[in-house]
Amino acid sequence: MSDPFALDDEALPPSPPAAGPLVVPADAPWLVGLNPEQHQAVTTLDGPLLVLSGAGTGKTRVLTARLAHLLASRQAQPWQCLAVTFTNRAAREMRERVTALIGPIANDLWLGTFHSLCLRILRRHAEAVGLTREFTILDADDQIRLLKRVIEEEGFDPKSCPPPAVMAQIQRWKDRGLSPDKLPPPRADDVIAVRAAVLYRPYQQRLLGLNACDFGDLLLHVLTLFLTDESVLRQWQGRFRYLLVDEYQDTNVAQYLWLRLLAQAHHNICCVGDDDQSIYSWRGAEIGNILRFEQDFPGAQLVRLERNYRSTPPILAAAAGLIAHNQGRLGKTLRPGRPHDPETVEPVRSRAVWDGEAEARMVVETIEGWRRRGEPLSGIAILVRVGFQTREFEERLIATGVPYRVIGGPRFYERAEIRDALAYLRLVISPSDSLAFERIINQPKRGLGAVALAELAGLARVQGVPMLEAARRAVADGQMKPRPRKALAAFVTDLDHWRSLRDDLPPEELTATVLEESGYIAMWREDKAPDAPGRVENLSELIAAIAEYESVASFLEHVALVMENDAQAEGDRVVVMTLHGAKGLEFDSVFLPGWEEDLFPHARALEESNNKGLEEERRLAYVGLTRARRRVVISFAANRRIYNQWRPQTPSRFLAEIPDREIVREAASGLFAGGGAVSPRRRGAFAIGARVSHAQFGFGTVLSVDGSTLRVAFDEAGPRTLRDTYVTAV
DNA sequence: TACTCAGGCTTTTTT
DNA sequence: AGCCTGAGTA
Repeated sequence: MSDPFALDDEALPPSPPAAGPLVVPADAPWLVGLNPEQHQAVTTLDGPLLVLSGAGTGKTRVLTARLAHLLASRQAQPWQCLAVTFTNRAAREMRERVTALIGPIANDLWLGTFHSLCLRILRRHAEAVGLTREFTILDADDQIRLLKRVIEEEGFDPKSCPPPAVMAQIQRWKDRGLSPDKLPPPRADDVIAVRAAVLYRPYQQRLLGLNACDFGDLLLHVLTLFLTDESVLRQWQGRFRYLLVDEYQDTNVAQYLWLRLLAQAHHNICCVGDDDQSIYSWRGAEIGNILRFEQDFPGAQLVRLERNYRSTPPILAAAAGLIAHNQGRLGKTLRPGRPHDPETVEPVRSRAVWDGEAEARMVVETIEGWRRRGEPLSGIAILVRVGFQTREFEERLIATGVPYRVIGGPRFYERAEIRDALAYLRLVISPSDSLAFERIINQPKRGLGAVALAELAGLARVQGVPMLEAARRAVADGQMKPRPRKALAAFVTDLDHWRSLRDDLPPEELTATVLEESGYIAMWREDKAPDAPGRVENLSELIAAIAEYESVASFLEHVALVMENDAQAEGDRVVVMTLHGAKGLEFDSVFLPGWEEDLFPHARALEESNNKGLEEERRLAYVGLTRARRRVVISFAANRRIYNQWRPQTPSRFLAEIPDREIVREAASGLFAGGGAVSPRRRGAFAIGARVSHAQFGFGTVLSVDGSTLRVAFDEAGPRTLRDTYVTAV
């Protein structure tokens, strides 16, 4: 029987004989060495299954073994299996490992991130949602620019209506599967939401006009399609007989609905996750999805993986002690899955330091000590809460000559020169991409500034055509002033020329040609700025990267989906990255700096109601601790400079939550009264009428107190609303 | 049209 | 402190 839902444009591999399931021998390579729980998770193929997989319990191994088992037992053809991950890295790793187990048949699995799989589906039904097959995907930057334009067109002031905040709101709606027509009326007191509700529909319309969608749309469009066109839904439901979901605790409502719809026909859905590692609620993730699994999928089986093969007993105990402070967990206790030599096991340590600089010095000196003893640097990670913390470590590592790598900094595809180059390519591929047009029309300078652009935009709007087409018509009809018209004419001719080369040149040559002939690369070669040579280099790197792809179009698609930094640290280097970035990774030794109130847990998280934010911060701390195989060094500073302002810091409450017998507290005397076990500073201690001072606004009087938010009448600056941490009592 | 300067705002985490 | 934006000027 061949795949009854085969889509015309996909060649399917030959089908197996219609025989029943094959019996997989007990010594199949993917089954050997599994512990009983892992074995159960791998071989329970039918019906809903939730695998609660703690940190370091062999989750990836189970996932890959399960896929191998599924295919080897002929329960399903590879194209009938949908395996979803959150990161491209996880998808790649899974595919490689399954291929290693059962061979190239794994290539036919539907395996990828939610976004890449949705894109694949959406390409086939683009017309149904008002796009053409060649629609483009906007990145975060383009989204904001487009939204800003919509805000202006709708008559709002971008200052009182900040595009990033509105974008975040729209994104959150998309995360919840809410298209403009499903939007419930927003709360009247939520100013941003009220504005966003007005702007959402025109924003979506502008996207369609550009034949584009944003990241969230990939899911939302497919979801809408499934809900409105039953035949399409049935087609995909029927196709995917087995669903496998990684990091289920991080799914948002839209993803959950999507999975539910797809699982409806066959009910074979296996979700793997760990409620204690849910750290993406700010991105719309719903921890409730995993907590509710057994209700959502009746008859669900549950397997707990609790044997940890990664960390030493003290690290596990410290992590367990910490996470026990969270409410509403599914409950799970990690225990060592292998023996540890008590002689060599090291305790978790915490160290107090004077300030951020001293912290960096302490960390790097410790690293140098290990290095002298011959330990590899590649097993060492510095995991920070927020990006700006990396700077001090970077400086210290440079000063001491310790090789390092910062992961997650400014990303390659987000650099201005790369985005410009990509905009050129986008315009060559899709002439209707007006955002790309606007980005590069005067880059390099062609004498087409704001004035000419505004005129052109007006023409485009009136005629209802993309900017490039408007330019073409303006040239032909002799509109606009002679000078900009000439410049436009040359530009349009160039573009036509490049487009004509599109099918004849390999992608990297086409790219090189465009960047040379447009004068774009020359612009940077002639630039005297100190960073200009680096930019030229980046452009060469881009051209080299494109050589790996079949076409410029497929490269652009890759870039749109792979916004993550997949470059792992190569060579023997210390890794510096955020805690979020570290999820799923492991290291011999882990430094956890900045364990101070308001930094970790972060002040913004503490503003959330019902301890939700705090609990997520605690899970983040848990993730950090459980990255380590053998050593954890936590640190906190007495003073830290934030926004160029020195602030006395208080040790994180999380330090006090790690049981005393699991941690050695190495406090420098005199910095803190209690050497790190100090209880957090009391908040909201300002009384109405109290006098306070602020670094910028000067002196003032407290008008009202709402939790940690104060309303203060400043003597000079007038009334302001701000967080209590920014003022001091006088 | 392009450049310079002042002022405001930022920074939580990212597919 | 730095970055971006908008206003003002060559």
